[in-house]
Amino acid sequence: MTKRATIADIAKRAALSKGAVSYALNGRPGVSEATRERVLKLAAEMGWRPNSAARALSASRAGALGLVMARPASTLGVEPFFMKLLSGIENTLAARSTALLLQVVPDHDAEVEAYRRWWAERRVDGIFLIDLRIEDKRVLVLEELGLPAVVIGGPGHHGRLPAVWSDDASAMAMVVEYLAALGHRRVARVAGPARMLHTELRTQAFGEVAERLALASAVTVATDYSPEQGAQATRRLLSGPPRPTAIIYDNDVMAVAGTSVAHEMGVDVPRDLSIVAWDDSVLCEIVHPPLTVLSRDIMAYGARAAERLLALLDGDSVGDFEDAMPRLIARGSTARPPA
Amino acid sequence: MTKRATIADIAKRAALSKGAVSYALNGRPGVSEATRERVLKLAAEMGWRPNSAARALSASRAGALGLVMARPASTLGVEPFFMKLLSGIENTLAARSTALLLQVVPDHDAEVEAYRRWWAERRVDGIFLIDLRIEDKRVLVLEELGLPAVVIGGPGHHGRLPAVWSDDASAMAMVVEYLAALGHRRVARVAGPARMLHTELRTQAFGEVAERLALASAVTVATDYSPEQGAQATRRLLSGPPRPTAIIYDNDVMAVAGTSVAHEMGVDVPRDLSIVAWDDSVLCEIVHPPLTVLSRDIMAYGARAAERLLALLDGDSVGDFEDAMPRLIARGSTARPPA
DNA sequence: CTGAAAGCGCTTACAG
DNA sequence: CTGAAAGCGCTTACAG
Repeated sequence: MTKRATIADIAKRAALSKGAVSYALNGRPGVSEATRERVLKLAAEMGWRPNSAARALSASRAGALGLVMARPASTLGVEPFFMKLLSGIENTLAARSTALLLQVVPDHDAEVEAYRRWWAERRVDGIFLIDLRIEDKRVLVLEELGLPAVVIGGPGHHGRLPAVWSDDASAMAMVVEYLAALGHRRVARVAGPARMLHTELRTQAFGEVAERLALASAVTVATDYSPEQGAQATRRLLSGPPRPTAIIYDNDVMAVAGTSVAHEMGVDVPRDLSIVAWDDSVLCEIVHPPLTVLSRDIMAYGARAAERLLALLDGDSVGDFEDAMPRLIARGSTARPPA
Repeated sequence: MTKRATIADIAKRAALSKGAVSYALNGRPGVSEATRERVLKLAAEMGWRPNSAARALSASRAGALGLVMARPASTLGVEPFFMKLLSGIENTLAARSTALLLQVVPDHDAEVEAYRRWWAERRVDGIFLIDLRIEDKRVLVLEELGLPAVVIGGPGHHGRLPAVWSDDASAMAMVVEYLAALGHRRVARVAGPARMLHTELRTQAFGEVAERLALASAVTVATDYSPEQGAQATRRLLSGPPRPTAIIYDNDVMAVAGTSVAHEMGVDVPRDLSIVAWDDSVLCEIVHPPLTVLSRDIMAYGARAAERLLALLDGDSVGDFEDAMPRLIARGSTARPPA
């Protein structure tokens, strides 16, 4: 077990006070340039790194941010979305020597409890809030605790907390317009849980654009995002009437499940049915046929959120940030509807 | 912003010294039962929770464990395995008020660096080591640092670190014997990266059982676990000769990709080709046909690892632990080979 | 059974 | 520009 160097060790070797060493190490005024360089060199030699607890205690900052995932075990891990988001967040934090605390809980009550605990224990300096709902009590709790947070989702419904969001309404319009241009008149949608804000925004946009384009039918079926429910919804829709000629899925795994159901029911994709998946993933590329998708750079999305939360902690005033529009990538699962 | 209560606040309200309050709060001798109860009640009333930094600093323990995922961004998040494992670990830790630090890095060098940093900063008390390799320098680094760790993987090649493992060799034998019993003589395998220990163990077992059963052919193709490479390997295998009548995939997403390739090539599953996936996930249930799988309780696997790392930190002597054998769940993707 | 004190390793005003 | 000291909120021997 190697020994860890402390600031006192450096001070002794440098024949300085601990305070001077601290100033040198933190790039603050109070020491000469020559002294600073000597101290930095020594610290590097001795492999010194600040004791995170000591620094946290004296500076009143944890050097860590928290993210809680409230999802039932059944859907957890099936969507590539989260790991990509985590990965994007994490990369940005690591570059700034900030740790990420992760907690997995069954529901919002447990999530709120986790926030209260982290706050009381001073475990984290800030929070990434995901899966925003329309009436989201978590927002109120974070505001009440005064725990800095960045919401990943929106726009709207996130109180005074800054958000990083992506324009789901416009993206939805883009997809439906594309399908209508191909000639589709009966379009269905297999959505996520109705209580999620972005589900609601997409549903609203879906209805609006369907009306604007005077589609013959535009049904939305809510699910829990799981492939099972995605499959079930697809079976129901394909059993019509009105049987849709195109279905938009709110995530990749349900689209894959839907493709499989079409196959099982002898419905050819894309000849008899067009399929569009929201959020691309390798899964969408490897199924047969490869799926037409709405693609976003999710790692970059996470990175943006991380940057903004760090800025918030630095005292910068941080407003909402709109991420780039998703791109529509047409692959093999969309075509003109049967005549 | 609510105010956080400290031990000094409690001491004042209880007219006691801070030391006495600490003893009472931590269930240590040195205070009367009556005093202890009074203190506990007060602490609960005031919403007191120990400041994690202060406790970490004085007790020399971080109250946190770390897990680093070293995977290229391309495969990250596609396998449900990790989120399930994380979820199992996390649940166990949360119950013991221990935090989980997560870091995502591109390779083992960066992973080792993360360990050194965490160690130097006293960020974590222990590590979960995943994706064990045959010559794994990470094991040596952790031993050298004296950082307690539990290896998730094995058996063997984990030095003096205790491991939680699952018997891949026996599971492989079980699968091949099942396929042979159905009548298959040409069995192939789409494996993970060769440098991973469990890949090697499975490959070895695959070869041995193939020889024992005198199979006509038993080819293994290495991949990076990604659906793309799974698809590519399947195309190659089905282009034969010898064209296999059954393929075993080392993970679920490659099996799904393989099923899709079979479809694309006009190879009927299971009539012309049987498919078995290692590790079940909802994905395997929803493709058409649903896949025969080797199923494990991955959340429980993670929970076991967490329990053992906590025990290790408590000073218990912790040995290796063999998890339950995977179960073979026969669904629609396996059948007798064509005559 | 209880109190006063030192210490964990930093940061940060405050004198010199 | 530098040093001595207090303080962050706990834990833990050590006296009484």
